[in-house]
Amino acid sequence: MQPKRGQQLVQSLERGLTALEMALDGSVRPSHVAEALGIDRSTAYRLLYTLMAKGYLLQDERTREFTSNPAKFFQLYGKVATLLDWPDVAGDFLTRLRDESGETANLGVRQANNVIYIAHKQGQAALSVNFGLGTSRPLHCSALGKALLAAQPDAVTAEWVASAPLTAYTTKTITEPSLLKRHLGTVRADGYAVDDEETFAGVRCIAAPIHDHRQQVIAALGISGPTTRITQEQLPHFAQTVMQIAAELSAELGAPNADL
Amino acid sequence: MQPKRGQQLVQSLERGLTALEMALDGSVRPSHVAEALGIDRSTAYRLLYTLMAKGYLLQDERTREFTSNPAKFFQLYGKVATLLDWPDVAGDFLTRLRDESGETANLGVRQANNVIYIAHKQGQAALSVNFGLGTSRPLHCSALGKALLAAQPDAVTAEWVASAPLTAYTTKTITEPSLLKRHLGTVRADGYAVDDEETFAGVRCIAAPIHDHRQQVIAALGISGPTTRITQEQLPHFAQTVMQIAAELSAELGAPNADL
DNA sequence: GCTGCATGTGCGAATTACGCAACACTGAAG
DNA sequence: CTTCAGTGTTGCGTAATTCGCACATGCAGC
Repeated sequence: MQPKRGQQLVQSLERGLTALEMALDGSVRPSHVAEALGIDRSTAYRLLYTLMAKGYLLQDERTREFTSNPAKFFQLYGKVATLLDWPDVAGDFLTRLRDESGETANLGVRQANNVIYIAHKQGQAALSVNFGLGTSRPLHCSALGKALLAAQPDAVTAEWVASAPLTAYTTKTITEPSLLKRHLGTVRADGYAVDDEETFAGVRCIAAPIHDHRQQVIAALGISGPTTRITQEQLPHFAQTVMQIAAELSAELGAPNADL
Repeated sequence: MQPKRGQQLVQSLERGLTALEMALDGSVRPSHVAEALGIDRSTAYRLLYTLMAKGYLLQDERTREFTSNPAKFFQLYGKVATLLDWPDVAGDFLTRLRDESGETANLGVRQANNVIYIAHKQGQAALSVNFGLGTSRPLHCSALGKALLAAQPDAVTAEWVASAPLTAYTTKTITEPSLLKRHLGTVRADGYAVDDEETFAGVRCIAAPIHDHRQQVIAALGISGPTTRITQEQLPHFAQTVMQIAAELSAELGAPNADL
Protein backbone atom coordinates (compact mmCIF):
# COMPACT_ATOMS: atom_id res chain seq x y z
CA MET A 1 0.00 0.00 0.00
CA GLN A 2 2.99 2.29 -0.44
CA PRO A 3 2.41 3.59 -3.96
CA LYS A 4 5.82 4.44 -5.28
CA ARG A 5 4.04 5.77 -8.33
CA GLY A 6 1.54 8.04 -6.68
CA GLN A 7 1.71 10.59 -9.44
CA GLN A 8 0.13 8.24 -11.88
CA LEU A 9 -3.24 8.34 -10.21
CA VAL A 10 -5.90 10.44 -11.84
CA GLN A 11 -7.46 12.39 -9.03
CA SER A 12 -10.86 13.04 -10.56
CA LEU A 13 -11.32 9.41 -11.43
CA GLU A 14 -10.19 8.27 -8.03
CA ARG A 15 -12.55 10.64 -6.29
CA GLY A 16 -15.38 9.71 -8.61
CA LEU A 17 -14.99 6.03 -7.86
CA THR A 18 -14.88 6.74 -4.16
CA ALA A 19 -18.08 8.73 -4.46
CA LEU A 20 -19.60 5.84 -6.37
CA GLU A 21 -18.73 3.41 -3.64
CA MET A 22 -20.20 5.74 -1.06
CA ALA A 23 -23.43 5.75 -3.00
CA LEU A 24 -23.47 1.96 -2.92
CA ASP A 25 -23.71 2.04 0.84
CA GLY A 26 -26.91 4.03 0.66
CA SER A 27 -28.33 7.23 -0.68
CA VAL A 28 -25.83 10.04 -0.96
CA ARG A 29 -26.00 13.77 -1.36
CA PRO A 30 -23.40 16.20 -2.66
CA SER A 31 -22.84 17.71 0.77
CA HIS A 32 -22.05 14.31 2.29
CA VAL A 33 -19.58 13.39 -0.39
CA ALA A 34 -17.98 16.81 -0.18
CA GLU A 35 -17.46 16.51 3.54
CA ALA A 36 -16.20 12.94 3.37
CA LEU A 37 -13.68 13.69 0.64
CA GLY A 38 -12.76 17.12 1.88
CA ILE A 39 -13.74 18.84 -1.34
CA ASP A 40 -16.20 21.52 -2.29
CA ARG A 41 -19.87 20.70 -2.67
CA SER A 42 -19.88 21.80 -6.27
CA THR A 43 -17.08 19.43 -7.11
CA ALA A 44 -18.89 16.58 -5.42
CA TYR A 45 -22.03 17.46 -7.32
CA ARG A 46 -20.23 17.35 -10.65
CA LEU A 47 -18.78 13.96 -9.86
CA LEU A 48 -22.18 12.59 -8.92
CA TYR A 49 -23.76 14.17 -11.95
CA THR A 50 -21.21 12.54 -14.22
CA LEU A 51 -21.81 9.19 -12.58
CA MET A 52 -25.51 9.67 -13.16
CA ALA A 53 -25.03 10.62 -16.78
CA LYS A 54 -23.09 7.40 -17.20
CA GLY A 55 -25.94 5.39 -15.71
CA TYR A 56 -24.22 4.38 -12.49
CA LEU A 57 -26.42 6.48 -10.27
CA LEU A 58 -30.00 7.58 -10.27
CA GLN A 59 -31.26 10.81 -8.81
CA ASP A 60 -34.51 10.91 -6.95
CA GLU A 61 -36.64 13.61 -8.53
CA ARG A 62 -38.10 14.64 -5.23
CA THR A 63 -35.43 14.36 -2.58
CA ARG A 64 -32.55 15.09 -4.99
CA GLU A 65 -30.64 12.21 -3.46
CA PHE A 66 -28.34 10.10 -5.56
CA THR A 67 -28.73 6.34 -5.30
CA SER A 68 -27.01 3.50 -7.06
CA ASN A 69 -28.60 2.01 -10.13
CA PRO A 70 -28.84 -1.72 -9.41
CA ALA A 71 -29.65 -2.64 -12.96
CA LYS A 72 -26.50 -0.97 -14.23
CA PHE A 73 -24.36 -2.90 -11.82
CA PHE A 74 -26.03 -6.13 -12.68
CA GLN A 75 -25.36 -5.41 -16.31
CA LEU A 76 -21.71 -4.65 -15.65
CA TYR A 77 -21.41 -7.72 -13.55
CA GLY A 78 -23.11 -9.75 -16.22
CA LYS A 79 -20.32 -8.89 -18.61
CA VAL A 80 -17.83 -10.32 -16.16
CA ALA A 81 -19.64 -13.56 -16.72
CA THR A 82 -17.13 -15.86 -15.05
CA LEU A 83 -18.63 -15.60 -11.60
CA LEU A 84 -22.21 -15.37 -12.76
CA ASP A 85 -21.96 -18.97 -13.82
CA TRP A 86 -20.92 -20.03 -10.36
CA PRO A 87 -24.37 -20.21 -8.83
CA ASP A 88 -25.49 -22.35 -11.76
CA VAL A 89 -22.46 -24.59 -11.80
CA ALA A 90 -22.00 -24.91 -8.08
CA GLY A 91 -25.64 -24.79 -7.09
CA ASP A 92 -26.15 -28.53 -6.95
CA PHE A 93 -22.90 -29.08 -5.08
CA LEU A 94 -23.82 -26.45 -2.53
CA THR A 95 -27.20 -28.06 -2.03
CA ARG A 96 -25.66 -31.47 -1.55
CA LEU A 97 -23.07 -30.12 0.83
CA ARG A 98 -25.76 -28.42 2.84
CA ASP A 99 -27.93 -31.52 2.95
CA GLU A 100 -25.11 -33.88 3.86
CA SER A 101 -23.71 -31.61 6.54
CA GLY A 102 -26.91 -29.97 7.68
CA GLU A 103 -25.10 -26.64 7.79
CA THR A 104 -24.95 -23.53 5.63
CA ALA A 105 -22.78 -24.17 2.58
CA ASN A 106 -20.94 -21.32 0.91
CA LEU A 107 -18.56 -20.57 -1.92
CA GLY A 108 -16.13 -17.67 -2.04
CA VAL A 109 -13.36 -16.11 -4.06
CA ARG A 110 -10.55 -13.82 -3.15
CA GLN A 111 -10.72 -10.07 -3.57
CA ALA A 112 -7.64 -8.24 -2.27
CA ASN A 113 -7.41 -9.03 1.45
CA ASN A 114 -10.90 -10.43 1.69
CA VAL A 115 -12.90 -13.40 0.63
CA ILE A 116 -16.30 -12.58 -0.81
CA TYR A 117 -19.22 -14.94 -0.88
CA ILE A 118 -20.53 -15.53 -4.35
CA ALA A 119 -22.97 -18.37 -3.75
CA HIS A 120 -24.50 -20.13 -0.78
CA LYS A 121 -27.25 -22.41 0.45
CA GLN A 122 -28.46 -21.64 3.91
CA GLY A 123 -28.88 -24.41 6.45
CA GLN A 124 -32.40 -25.32 7.39
CA ALA A 125 -31.88 -25.77 11.09
CA ALA A 126 -33.47 -23.21 13.37
CA LEU A 127 -30.02 -21.90 14.26
CA SER A 128 -28.04 -21.49 11.06
CA VAL A 129 -25.27 -19.22 9.89
CA ASN A 130 -26.19 -16.69 7.24
CA PHE A 131 -23.61 -14.71 5.31
CA GLY A 132 -25.04 -12.26 2.85
CA LEU A 133 -24.04 -12.76 -0.75
CA GLY A 134 -21.44 -10.27 -1.89
CA THR A 135 -20.28 -9.56 1.63
CA SER A 136 -16.66 -10.01 2.56
CA ARG A 137 -14.58 -11.31 5.45
CA PRO A 138 -10.86 -10.99 6.07
CA LEU A 139 -8.74 -13.76 4.64
CA HIS A 140 -6.80 -14.53 7.80
CA CYS A 141 -9.71 -15.50 10.01
CA SER A 142 -12.15 -17.24 7.72
CA ALA A 143 -11.99 -20.84 6.64
CA LEU A 144 -12.53 -19.97 2.99
CA GLY A 145 -9.84 -17.33 3.21
CA LYS A 146 -7.28 -19.61 4.78
CA ALA A 147 -8.01 -22.31 2.23
CA LEU A 148 -7.30 -19.77 -0.51
CA LEU A 149 -4.17 -18.45 1.20
CA ALA A 150 -2.70 -21.87 1.77
CA ALA A 151 -2.95 -22.63 -1.92
CA GLN A 152 -0.34 -20.03 -2.81
CA PRO A 153 3.41 -20.61 -3.12
CA ASP A 154 5.28 -20.32 0.17
CA ALA A 155 7.05 -17.11 -0.75
CA VAL A 156 3.83 -15.31 -1.61
CA THR A 157 2.17 -16.50 1.56
CA ALA A 158 5.10 -15.39 3.69
CA GLU A 159 5.11 -11.95 2.17
CA TRP A 160 1.37 -11.57 2.58
CA VAL A 161 1.36 -12.74 6.17
CA ALA A 162 4.08 -10.26 7.02
CA SER A 163 2.34 -7.25 5.52
CA ALA A 164 -1.36 -7.90 5.95
CA PRO A 165 -3.27 -6.39 8.84
CA LEU A 166 -4.21 -9.32 11.06
CA THR A 167 -7.06 -7.75 12.93
CA ALA A 168 -8.48 -9.67 15.88
CA TYR A 169 -12.22 -10.30 15.82
CA THR A 170 -12.40 -12.73 18.71
CA THR A 171 -9.90 -13.92 21.27
CA LYS A 172 -9.17 -16.89 19.03
CA THR A 173 -8.22 -14.90 15.95
CA ILE A 174 -4.66 -15.63 14.89
CA THR A 175 -2.87 -12.30 14.85
CA GLU A 176 0.74 -13.44 15.08
CA PRO A 177 2.33 -13.59 11.60
CA SER A 178 4.63 -16.48 12.40
CA LEU A 179 1.81 -18.49 13.92
CA LEU A 180 -0.43 -17.85 10.95
CA LYS A 181 2.30 -18.88 8.55
CA ARG A 182 2.78 -22.19 10.33
CA HIS A 183 -0.96 -22.62 10.60
CA LEU A 184 -1.33 -22.22 6.84
CA GLY A 185 1.30 -24.89 6.40
CA THR A 186 -0.87 -27.40 8.22
CA VAL A 187 -3.88 -26.26 6.22
CA ARG A 188 -2.06 -27.14 3.04
CA ALA A 189 -0.97 -30.48 4.43
CA ASP A 190 -4.47 -31.34 5.62
CA GLY A 191 -6.20 -30.18 2.46
CA TYR A 192 -8.78 -28.20 4.41
CA ALA A 193 -8.96 -25.13 6.63
CA VAL A 194 -10.83 -24.56 9.86
CA ASP A 195 -12.09 -21.31 11.29
CA ASP A 196 -12.45 -22.17 14.94
CA GLU A 197 -14.42 -19.21 16.27
CA GLU A 198 -11.83 -16.86 14.81
CA THR A 199 -14.37 -14.53 13.22
CA PHE A 200 -17.49 -15.04 15.31
CA ALA A 201 -17.69 -16.61 18.73
CA GLY A 202 -19.76 -19.75 18.56
CA VAL A 203 -19.26 -20.29 14.84
CA ARG A 204 -16.99 -22.89 13.33
CA CYS A 205 -16.28 -23.17 9.59
CA ILE A 206 -14.52 -25.72 7.41
CA ALA A 207 -13.37 -25.09 3.84
CA ALA A 208 -11.42 -26.69 1.02
CA PRO A 209 -10.00 -25.20 -2.17
CA ILE A 210 -11.53 -25.55 -5.64
CA HIS A 211 -9.22 -26.10 -8.61
CA ASP A 212 -9.87 -25.34 -12.23
CA HIS A 213 -8.68 -27.21 -15.29
CA ARG A 214 -5.23 -25.67 -14.91
CA GLN A 215 -5.02 -26.95 -11.37
CA GLN A 216 -5.12 -23.39 -10.12
CA VAL A 217 -7.09 -22.53 -7.02
CA ILE A 218 -9.88 -20.18 -8.02
CA ALA A 219 -12.36 -20.49 -5.17
CA ALA A 220 -13.07 -22.23 -1.90
CA LEU A 221 -16.05 -24.24 -0.74
CA GLY A 222 -17.08 -24.68 2.86
CA ILE A 223 -19.65 -24.97 5.58
CA SER A 224 -20.42 -22.82 8.59
CA GLY A 225 -22.32 -23.78 11.69
CA PRO A 226 -22.65 -23.37 15.42
CA THR A 227 -19.98 -24.98 17.58
CA THR A 228 -22.71 -27.01 19.23
CA ARG A 229 -23.19 -29.02 16.05
CA ILE A 230 -19.76 -28.75 14.45
CA THR A 231 -17.94 -30.15 17.44
CA GLN A 232 -14.22 -30.85 17.71
CA GLU A 233 -14.95 -34.57 17.67
CA GLN A 234 -17.01 -34.48 14.49
CA LEU A 235 -14.76 -31.99 12.78
CA PRO A 236 -12.75 -34.58 10.82
CA HIS A 237 -15.97 -36.14 9.59
CA PHE A 238 -17.30 -32.79 8.37
CA ALA A 239 -13.93 -32.04 6.80
CA GLN A 240 -14.11 -35.27 4.88
CA THR A 241 -17.50 -34.30 3.46
CA VAL A 242 -16.32 -30.84 2.49
CA MET A 243 -13.18 -32.14 0.79
CA GLN A 244 -15.14 -34.81 -1.04
CA ILE A 245 -17.65 -32.42 -2.54
CA ALA A 246 -14.97 -29.81 -3.22
CA ALA A 247 -13.08 -32.45 -5.19
CA GLU A 248 -16.19 -33.29 -7.15
CA LEU A 249 -16.79 -29.64 -7.97
CA SER A 250 -13.16 -29.31 -9.07
CA ALA A 251 -13.63 -32.35 -11.27
CA GLU A 252 -16.75 -30.78 -12.76
CA LEU A 253 -14.58 -27.82 -13.70
CA GLY A 254 -12.12 -30.10 -15.43
CA ALA A 255 -9.46 -30.34 -12.77
CA PRO A 256 -7.10 -33.27 -13.30
CA ASN A 257 -6.32 -35.94 -10.67
CA ALA A 258 -9.19 -35.01 -8.43
CA ASP A 259 -9.28 -37.98 -6.12
CA LEU A 260 -12.86 -39.13 -6.33
CA MET B 1 -29.87 12.69 -24.66
CA GLN B 2 -29.43 16.43 -25.31
CA PRO B 3 -27.22 17.48 -22.40
CA LYS B 4 -28.13 21.07 -21.85
CA ARG B 5 -25.63 21.03 -19.02
CA GLY B 6 -22.63 19.62 -20.81
CA GLN B 7 -20.21 21.64 -18.77
CA GLN B 8 -21.04 19.76 -15.60
CA LEU B 9 -19.45 16.54 -16.75
CA VAL B 10 -16.07 15.70 -15.33
CA GLN B 11 -14.01 14.62 -18.30
CA SER B 12 -11.51 12.40 -16.50
CA LEU B 13 -14.22 10.51 -14.72
CA GLU B 14 -16.25 10.09 -17.85
CA ARG B 15 -13.25 8.79 -19.77
CA GLY B 16 -12.28 6.53 -16.92
CA LEU B 17 -15.67 4.93 -16.78
CA THR B 18 -15.66 4.46 -20.52
CA ALA B 19 -12.29 2.75 -20.26
CA LEU B 20 -13.68 0.59 -17.49
CA GLU B 21 -16.57 -0.51 -19.62
CA MET B 22 -14.20 -1.29 -22.46
CA ALA B 23 -12.25 -3.54 -20.13
CA LEU B 24 -15.44 -5.37 -19.25
CA ASP B 25 -15.80 -6.49 -22.84
CA GLY B 26 -12.41 -8.19 -22.72
CA SER B 27 -8.80 -7.54 -22.02
CA VAL B 28 -7.68 -4.05 -22.80
CA ARG B 29 -4.37 -2.31 -23.30
CA PRO B 30 -3.46 1.35 -23.05
CA SER B 31 -2.92 1.65 -26.80
CA HIS B 32 -6.40 0.33 -27.51
CA VAL B 33 -8.10 2.66 -25.11
CA ALA B 34 -6.04 5.58 -26.37
CA GLU B 35 -7.08 4.95 -29.93
CA ALA B 36 -10.73 4.38 -29.07
CA LEU B 37 -11.00 7.55 -27.03
CA GLY B 38 -8.72 9.63 -29.17
CA ILE B 39 -6.32 10.37 -26.36
CA ASP B 40 -2.64 9.80 -25.72
CA ARG B 41 -1.37 6.40 -24.63
CA SER B 42 0.01 7.86 -21.43
CA THR B 43 -3.36 9.30 -20.48
CA ALA B 44 -5.07 6.01 -21.15
CA TYR B 45 -2.45 4.26 -19.07
CA ARG B 46 -3.02 6.56 -16.13
CA LEU B 47 -6.75 5.97 -16.28
CA LEU B 48 -6.27 2.22 -16.34
CA TYR B 49 -3.70 2.39 -13.59
CA THR B 50 -6.08 4.33 -11.39
CA LEU B 51 -8.83 1.82 -12.05
CA MET B 52 -6.42 -0.91 -11.08
CA ALA B 53 -5.37 0.86 -7.90
CA LYS B 54 -9.03 1.07 -6.98
CA GLY B 55 -9.46 -2.65 -7.54
CA TYR B 56 -11.67 -2.49 -10.59
CA LEU B 57 -9.08 -3.90 -12.92
CA LEU B 58 -6.27 -6.40 -12.68
CA GLN B 59 -3.09 -6.29 -14.69
CA ASP B 60 -1.62 -9.44 -16.04
CA GLU B 61 2.01 -9.58 -14.91
CA ARG B 62 3.16 -11.14 -18.14
CA THR B 63 1.14 -9.67 -20.97
CA ARG B 64 0.63 -6.30 -19.24
CA GLU B 65 -3.02 -6.44 -20.26
CA PHE B 66 -5.70 -4.99 -18.05
CA THR B 67 -8.68 -7.18 -17.30
CA SER B 68 -11.74 -6.63 -15.17
CA ASN B 69 -11.73 -7.89 -11.60
CA PRO B 70 -14.85 -10.06 -11.31
CA ALA B 71 -14.67 -10.25 -7.54
CA LYS B 72 -14.74 -6.47 -7.23
CA PHE B 73 -17.82 -6.22 -9.36
CA PHE B 74 -19.54 -8.96 -7.46
CA GLN B 75 -18.76 -7.10 -4.28
CA LEU B 76 -20.13 -3.85 -5.64
CA TYR B 77 -23.17 -5.59 -6.91
CA GLY B 78 -23.61 -7.31 -3.59
CA LYS B 79 -23.96 -3.94 -1.92
CA VAL B 80 -26.83 -3.15 -4.23
CA ALA B 81 -28.49 -6.07 -2.52
CA THR B 82 -31.98 -5.53 -3.81
CA LEU B 83 -31.48 -7.55 -6.95
CA LEU B 84 -29.16 -10.10 -5.45
CA ASP B 85 -32.06 -11.47 -3.52
CA TRP B 86 -34.03 -12.03 -6.67
CA PRO B 87 -32.51 -15.36 -7.60
CA ASP B 88 -33.22 -16.62 -4.10
CA VAL B 89 -36.71 -15.21 -3.83
CA ALA B 90 -37.78 -15.92 -7.38
CA GLY B 91 -35.85 -19.14 -7.86
CA ASP B 92 -38.68 -21.45 -6.91
CA PHE B 93 -41.19 -19.52 -8.97
CA LEU B 94 -38.93 -19.63 -11.99
CA THR B 95 -38.49 -23.34 -11.59
CA ARG B 96 -42.23 -23.89 -11.32
CA LEU B 97 -42.90 -21.69 -14.30
CA ARG B 98 -40.36 -23.59 -16.32
CA ASP B 99 -41.75 -26.95 -15.29
CA GLU B 100 -45.37 -26.01 -15.89
CA SER B 101 -44.70 -24.42 -19.24
CA GLY B 102 -41.80 -26.54 -20.36
CA GLU B 103 -40.04 -23.41 -21.60
CA THR B 104 -37.21 -21.18 -20.42
CA ALA B 105 -38.44 -18.92 -17.63
CA ASN B 106 -36.83 -15.56 -17.04
CA LEU B 107 -37.05 -12.49 -14.87
CA GLY B 108 -35.95 -9.01 -15.85
CA VAL B 109 -35.87 -5.42 -14.71
CA ARG B 110 -35.65 -2.16 -16.60
CA GLN B 111 -32.38 -0.34 -17.20
CA ALA B 112 -32.79 2.80 -19.34
CA ASN B 113 -34.16 1.63 -22.70
CA ASN B 114 -33.46 -2.01 -22.08
CA VAL B 115 -34.64 -4.89 -20.01
CA ILE B 116 -31.88 -6.92 -18.43
CA TYR B 117 -32.20 -10.50 -17.32
CA ILE B 118 -31.43 -11.00 -13.67
CA ALA B 119 -32.54 -14.58 -13.15
CA HIS B 120 -33.64 -17.50 -15.30
CA LYS B 121 -34.21 -21.21 -15.49
CA GLN B 122 -33.47 -22.71 -18.85
CA GLY B 123 -35.94 -25.09 -20.44
CA GLN B 124 -34.92 -28.69 -20.64
CA ALA B 125 -36.16 -29.45 -24.12
CA ALA B 126 -33.54 -30.06 -26.78
CA LEU B 127 -34.49 -26.78 -28.43
CA SER B 128 -34.72 -24.11 -25.76
CA VAL B 129 -34.18 -20.39 -25.62
CA ASN B 130 -31.17 -19.22 -23.68
CA PHE B 131 -30.62 -15.62 -22.71
CA GLY B 132 -27.42 -14.95 -20.83
CA LEU B 133 -27.82 -13.45 -17.41
CA GLY B 134 -27.00 -9.77 -17.36
CA THR B 135 -27.62 -9.34 -21.07
CA SER B 136 -30.11 -6.80 -22.28
CA ARG B 137 -32.78 -6.45 -24.95
CA PRO B 138 -34.66 -3.38 -26.11
CA LEU B 139 -37.86 -2.63 -24.25
CA HIS B 140 -40.06 -2.22 -27.30
CA CYS B 141 -39.63 -5.66 -28.79
CA SER B 142 -39.36 -7.97 -25.80
CA ALA B 143 -42.24 -9.37 -23.80
CA LEU B 144 -40.63 -8.46 -20.51
CA GLY B 145 -39.96 -4.95 -21.78
CA LYS B 146 -43.49 -4.39 -22.98
CA ALA B 147 -44.90 -5.67 -19.73
CA LEU B 148 -42.75 -3.12 -17.91
CA LEU B 149 -43.65 -0.31 -20.29
CA ALA B 150 -47.38 -0.94 -20.09
CA ALA B 151 -47.27 -0.60 -16.33
CA GLN B 152 -46.40 3.09 -16.54
CA PRO B 153 -48.86 5.97 -16.56
CA ASP B 154 -50.17 6.83 -20.01
CA ALA B 155 -48.36 10.13 -20.23
CA VAL B 156 -44.99 8.59 -19.50
CA THR B 157 -45.57 5.82 -21.99
CA ALA B 158 -46.61 8.27 -24.68
CA GLU B 159 -43.52 10.36 -24.18
CA TRP B 160 -41.23 7.36 -24.19
CA VAL B 161 -42.77 5.86 -27.30
CA ALA B 162 -42.35 9.14 -29.13
CA SER B 163 -38.69 9.59 -28.32
CA ALA B 164 -37.27 6.08 -28.08
CA PRO B 165 -35.45 4.52 -31.00
CA LEU B 166 -37.72 1.72 -32.18
CA THR B 167 -35.17 -0.35 -34.03
CA ALA B 168 -36.44 -3.22 -36.12
CA TYR B 169 -34.91 -6.62 -35.41
CA THR B 170 -37.29 -8.73 -37.47
CA THR B 171 -40.05 -7.91 -39.91
CA LYS B 172 -42.52 -8.23 -37.06
CA THR B 173 -40.91 -5.64 -34.78
CA ILE B 174 -43.30 -2.79 -34.04
CA THR B 175 -41.52 0.37 -35.16
CA GLU B 176 -44.47 2.70 -35.54
CA PRO B 177 -44.88 4.83 -32.38
CA SER B 178 -48.65 5.11 -32.63
CA LEU B 179 -49.01 1.37 -33.17
CA LEU B 180 -46.78 0.60 -30.22
CA LYS B 181 -48.72 2.96 -28.00
CA ARG B 182 -51.99 1.26 -28.86
CA HIS B 183 -50.36 -2.15 -28.51
CA LEU B 184 -49.23 -1.29 -25.00
CA GLY B 185 -52.79 -0.33 -24.19
CA THR B 186 -53.96 -3.84 -24.97
CA VAL B 187 -51.05 -5.25 -22.98
CA ARG B 188 -52.24 -3.38 -19.95
CA ALA B 189 -55.82 -4.49 -20.49
CA ASP B 190 -54.78 -8.12 -20.94
CA GLY B 191 -52.39 -8.17 -18.03
CA TYR B 192 -49.68 -9.82 -20.08
CA ALA B 193 -47.41 -8.99 -23.01
CA VAL B 194 -46.43 -11.08 -26.00
CA ASP B 195 -43.32 -10.87 -28.10
CA ASP B 196 -44.43 -12.52 -31.30
CA GLU B 197 -41.10 -13.02 -33.11
CA GLU B 198 -40.36 -9.33 -32.70
CA THR B 199 -36.82 -9.87 -31.48
CA PHE B 200 -35.86 -13.23 -32.93
CA ALA B 201 -37.60 -15.04 -35.75
CA GLY B 202 -39.03 -18.29 -34.46
CA VAL B 203 -39.13 -17.20 -30.83
CA ARG B 204 -42.27 -16.22 -28.98
CA CYS B 205 -42.31 -14.84 -25.43
CA ILE B 206 -45.00 -14.10 -22.87
CA ALA B 207 -44.52 -11.92 -19.82
CA ALA B 208 -46.44 -10.38 -16.94
CA PRO B 209 -45.49 -7.63 -14.49
CA ILE B 210 -44.38 -8.19 -10.89
CA HIS B 211 -45.62 -5.81 -8.22
CA ASP B 212 -44.06 -5.04 -4.88
CA HIS B 213 -45.76 -4.20 -1.62
CA ARG B 214 -46.44 -0.69 -2.83
CA GLN B 215 -48.17 -2.05 -5.90
CA GLN B 216 -45.37 -0.66 -8.03
CA VAL B 217 -44.08 -2.65 -10.98
CA ILE B 218 -40.49 -3.54 -10.30
CA ALA B 219 -39.83 -6.48 -12.61
CA ALA B 220 -41.38 -8.76 -15.15
CA LEU B 221 -41.61 -12.53 -15.32
CA GLY B 222 -42.00 -14.52 -18.49
CA ILE B 223 -41.27 -17.50 -20.68
CA SER B 224 -39.58 -17.82 -24.03
CA GLY B 225 -39.84 -20.67 -26.47
CA PRO B 226 -39.92 -21.69 -30.12
CA THR B 227 -43.04 -20.83 -32.08
CA THR B 228 -43.50 -24.51 -32.73
CA ARG B 229 -44.37 -25.12 -29.10
CA ILE B 230 -45.77 -21.73 -28.08
CA THR B 231 -48.41 -21.67 -30.80
CA GLN B 232 -51.04 -19.02 -31.33
CA GLU B 233 -53.70 -21.48 -30.18
CA GLN B 234 -51.98 -22.32 -26.92
CA LEU B 235 -50.88 -18.78 -26.26
CA PRO B 236 -53.79 -17.92 -23.94
CA HIS B 237 -53.12 -21.04 -21.93
CA PHE B 238 -49.45 -20.16 -21.51
CA ALA B 239 -50.41 -16.60 -20.65
CA GLN B 240 -52.67 -17.88 -17.91
CA THR B 241 -49.80 -19.83 -16.39
CA VAL B 242 -47.43 -16.88 -16.57
CA MET B 243 -49.93 -14.51 -14.99
CA GLN B 244 -50.78 -16.99 -12.28
CA ILE B 245 -47.19 -17.48 -11.18
CA ALA B 246 -46.42 -13.78 -11.58
CA ALA B 247 -49.28 -13.03 -9.24
CA GLU B 248 -47.98 -15.55 -6.74
CA LEU B 249 -44.52 -14.01 -6.88
CA SER B 250 -46.05 -10.56 -6.38
CA ALA B 251 -47.93 -11.89 -3.40
CA GLU B 252 -44.72 -13.31 -2.00
CA LEU B 253 -43.32 -9.80 -2.20
CA GLY B 254 -46.26 -8.47 -0.25
CA ALA B 255 -48.34 -7.06 -3.07
CA PRO B 256 -51.96 -6.46 -2.08
CA ASN B 257 -54.98 -7.83 -3.94
CA ALA B 258 -53.00 -10.29 -5.97
CA ASP B 259 -55.77 -12.45 -7.33
CA LEU B 260 -54.73 -15.92 -6.32
C1' DG C 1 -42.08 36.66 5.53
C1' DC C 2 -37.78 35.66 6.97
C1' DT C 3 -34.13 32.45 8.10
C1' DG C 4 -31.35 28.35 7.78
C1' DC C 5 -29.83 24.89 4.68
C1' DA C 6 -29.12 22.50 0.47
C1' DT C 7 -28.93 22.00 -4.58
C1' DG C 8 -27.44 23.66 -8.77
C1' DT C 9 -24.72 27.09 -11.93
C1' DG C 10 -21.27 31.07 -13.75
C1' DC C 11 -16.66 32.35 -13.65
C1' DG C 12 -11.85 33.28 -12.73
C1' DA C 13 -7.61 31.13 -10.89
C1' DA C 14 -4.45 27.45 -10.57
C1' DT C 15 -4.17 22.90 -9.79
C1' DT C 16 -4.46 18.93 -12.46
C1' DA C 17 -4.37 16.15 -16.14
C1' DC C 18 -2.83 16.01 -20.69
C1' DG C 19 0.33 15.30 -24.63
C1' DC C 20 5.07 15.17 -25.96
C1' DA C 21 9.22 12.91 -25.80
C1' DA C 22 12.29 9.48 -24.16
C1' DC C 23 13.55 4.97 -22.27
C1' DA C 24 13.15 0.04 -21.49
C1' DC C 25 11.45 -3.92 -23.04
C1' DT C 26 9.41 -7.44 -26.02
C1' DG C 27 8.79 -10.04 -30.03
C1' DA C 28 9.26 -10.54 -34.84
C1' DA C 29 11.67 -10.07 -38.89
C1' DG C 30 15.89 -9.93 -41.55
C1' DC D 1 22.57 -11.86 -33.66
C1' DT D 2 20.99 -7.41 -34.94
C1' DT D 3 17.51 -4.45 -36.25
C1' DC D 4 13.27 -2.54 -36.01
C1' DA D 5 8.58 -1.65 -34.94
C1' DG D 6 5.44 -1.39 -31.39
C1' DT D 7 4.06 -0.94 -26.58
C1' DG D 8 4.25 -0.05 -21.64
C1' DT D 9 5.86 3.27 -18.53
C1' DT D 10 7.72 7.64 -16.63
C1' DG D 11 9.33 12.73 -16.39
C1' DC D 12 8.10 17.24 -17.43
C1' DG D 13 6.21 21.68 -19.12
C1' DT D 14 2.12 23.64 -20.65
C1' DA D 15 -2.54 24.44 -21.18
C1' DA D 16 -6.81 22.87 -20.60
C1' DT D 17 -9.68 21.18 -17.00
C1' DT D 18 -11.20 21.18 -12.80
C1' DC D 19 -11.84 23.28 -8.53
C1' DG D 20 -13.63 26.43 -5.12
C1' DC D 21 -15.90 30.74 -4.42
C1' DA D 22 -19.93 33.29 -4.86
C1' DC D 23 -24.61 33.60 -6.05
C1' DA D 24 -29.31 32.31 -7.70
C1' DT D 25 -32.85 29.24 -6.56
C1' DG D 26 -35.86 26.17 -4.05
C1' DC D 27 -37.71 24.35 0.23
C1' DA D 28 -38.83 23.49 5.21
C1' DG D 29 -39.77 25.29 9.48
C1' DC D 30 -39.83 28.06 13.42
